[in-house]
Amino acid sequence: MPTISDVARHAGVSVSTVSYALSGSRPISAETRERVLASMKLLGYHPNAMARSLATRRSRVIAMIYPEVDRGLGGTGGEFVRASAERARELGYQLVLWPFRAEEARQVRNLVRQGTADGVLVMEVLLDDERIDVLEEAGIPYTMIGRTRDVTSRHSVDIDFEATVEATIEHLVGLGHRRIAFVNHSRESLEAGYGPTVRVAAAFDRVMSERGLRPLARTCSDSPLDGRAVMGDLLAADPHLTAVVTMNELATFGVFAELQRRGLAIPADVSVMGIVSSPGVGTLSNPQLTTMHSPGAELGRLAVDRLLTQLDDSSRPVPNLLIPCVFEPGLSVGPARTEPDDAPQRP
Amino acid sequence: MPTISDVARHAGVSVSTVSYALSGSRPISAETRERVLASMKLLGYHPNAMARSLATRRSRVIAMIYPEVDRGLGGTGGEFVRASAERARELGYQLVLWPFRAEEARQVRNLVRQGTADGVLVMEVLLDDERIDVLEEAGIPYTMIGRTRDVTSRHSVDIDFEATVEATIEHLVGLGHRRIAFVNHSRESLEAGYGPTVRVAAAFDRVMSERGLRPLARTCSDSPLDGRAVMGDLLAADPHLTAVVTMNELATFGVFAELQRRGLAIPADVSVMGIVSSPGVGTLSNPQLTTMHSPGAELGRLAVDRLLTQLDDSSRPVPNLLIPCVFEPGLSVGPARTEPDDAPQRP
DNA sequence: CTGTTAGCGCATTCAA
DNA sequence: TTGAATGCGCTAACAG
Repeated sequence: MPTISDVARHAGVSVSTVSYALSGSRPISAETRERVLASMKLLGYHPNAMARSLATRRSRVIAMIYPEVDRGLGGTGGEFVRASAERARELGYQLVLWPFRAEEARQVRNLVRQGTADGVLVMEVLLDDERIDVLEEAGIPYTMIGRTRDVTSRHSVDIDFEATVEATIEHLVGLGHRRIAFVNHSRESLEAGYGPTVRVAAAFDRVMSERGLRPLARTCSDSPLDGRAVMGDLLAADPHLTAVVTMNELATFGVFAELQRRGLAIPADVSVMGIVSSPGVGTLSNPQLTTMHSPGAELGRLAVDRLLTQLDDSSRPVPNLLIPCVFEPGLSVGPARTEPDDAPQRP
Repeated sequence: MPTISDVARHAGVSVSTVSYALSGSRPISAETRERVLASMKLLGYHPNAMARSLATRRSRVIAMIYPEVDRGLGGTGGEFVRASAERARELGYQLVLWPFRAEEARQVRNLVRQGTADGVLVMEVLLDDERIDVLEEAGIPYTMIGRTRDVTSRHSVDIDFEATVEATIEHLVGLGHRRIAFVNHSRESLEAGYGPTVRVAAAFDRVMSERGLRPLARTCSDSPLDGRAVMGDLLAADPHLTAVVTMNELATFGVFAELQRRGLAIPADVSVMGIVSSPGVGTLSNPQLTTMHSPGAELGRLAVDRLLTQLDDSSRPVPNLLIPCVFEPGLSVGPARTEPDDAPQRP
């Protein structure tokens, strides 16, 4: 591996000239620049990243803390990592993976102190998340995907769950649905304070109540089996429901199975709409699932952009971002069936 | 951020003493070691990774080249990345992501020359893959997940496709199946020389032929829609087939749908077995798919172990590894149905 | 426009 | 058992 001094010697200039020829941060005559560049090419020179980082005190590395790339069947996690890595590379940064869960905040602090990363991306943030406290304390720039409970003065990009739920309910209500049930993620994730679980649960309650509708909701573990059970439970709670919203891809398969087992046609009898789902998952169901899919790749890119903006100018405040899910048409949602029972309940 | 000299000053020793107290590569009196360690704790000292790397000429970083974390719905890619990152961390290494496709071999070379990584992991290797040539040339330790065409003198861990196909066919033949069809990945991936596609196609032909059975195989794009079409095509080619092996998760959904549409019961009329599938994907089908699932996590760990073994001692040769898929029982495979047509064909 | 040089924070050789 | 000094490869003053 040739070093900068090899190049300097070969080109007959000083090391600083070589350095400046590379960075352009000081004028160089066209003639010497050519000579330097030629020598670099000839010797196959590439600046050593470590030495540069040490001198600059900038590693051009961003770390991504991710507890679960392979949660469920989702491409979402992977999609997110992928998009971030790609965007980072476009901007001359590398992405390193730090597989830490919320309990491992101390390890995060240790790594941060090693100075390997200029900034940190955090996936799967909990409402109360020590990792974020650690990053705040350490004074290292970060951007979370997701949000802690208190999001003011915290740096984040996230799915706009409120807008997503509103759009979903509005779509269904527009088709005449009034008895709408919701299948959430597991109770454990709710209790652990997993953002999507908590926020969508709250948004569903609010949006339904505001429209004078009954917010029938259930948590459900991420499995087709439990999806069936929960669907049965929901039908017991309201035999006349006409639509089910699911934020649980694996459970959705069970929801389909249970409806079909009972001879309820989708969407003629019951409409099913998946939200916050990974792109393409809709095509796996029969009939194809209508979804609001997560803007995973977009969030990944935006998170990197946001983080690097902070890095470039830590003084200027950067706004947080909320991106709604995107409607992806399918064949599992249709007009509500009308029957006598559908009339307003008597008091 | 305190530096090593801060610690030295605080402890009243020289920097080298601090350094040796940390590395243990030279005897230190218990007393001073205590003092040094105490100072480190007190100051919150953590050795700067960049400086250490520069001095050591070891970055303790391994790079992972991965073109598609989110191929299909598979957890396999993500699982692999995750397992590797975790294993790397256990061993004191960091994993960086290099999202390069096979065509971008030049970029790989540039990054390698920057010296950021001590070694490289390569996913989704093609039969002819320039990235591997680049790594060989650069003389940097690497391990591929997958194999190039010529695997002698190349470093790899991979799925044992031969063993997987043999186990699969043996299982089916044991249940009386003789007319077995195979649904592969897309023709494009076959032509691009994507390892699993090519190797399983060849293995299926060989294993079937050796048993005197007709190797009826089709490529199929990764979608339920094409899965349906191909299933129809296969039934046209052999109306009496009793088993279908699929290595295409999305297509498998279409295979199910098409069989069901034609009133063919699974597994009473036709057995379906998914191979090289991501763990858990079986539960999404109805009836639950019987699979041979990829040992993704295991491969991820082994790849890291193998790579680090090379790093520690580049002289000693490290053997390549082949890990077969693991049988995961489901409800989609049963005894072959017996009918008159099932007798040997007349000449 | 270009050269010289002092660090960046640590590992390690040479002395003691 | 410990300290002093050199260098890893590069950037960025400082000096011309």
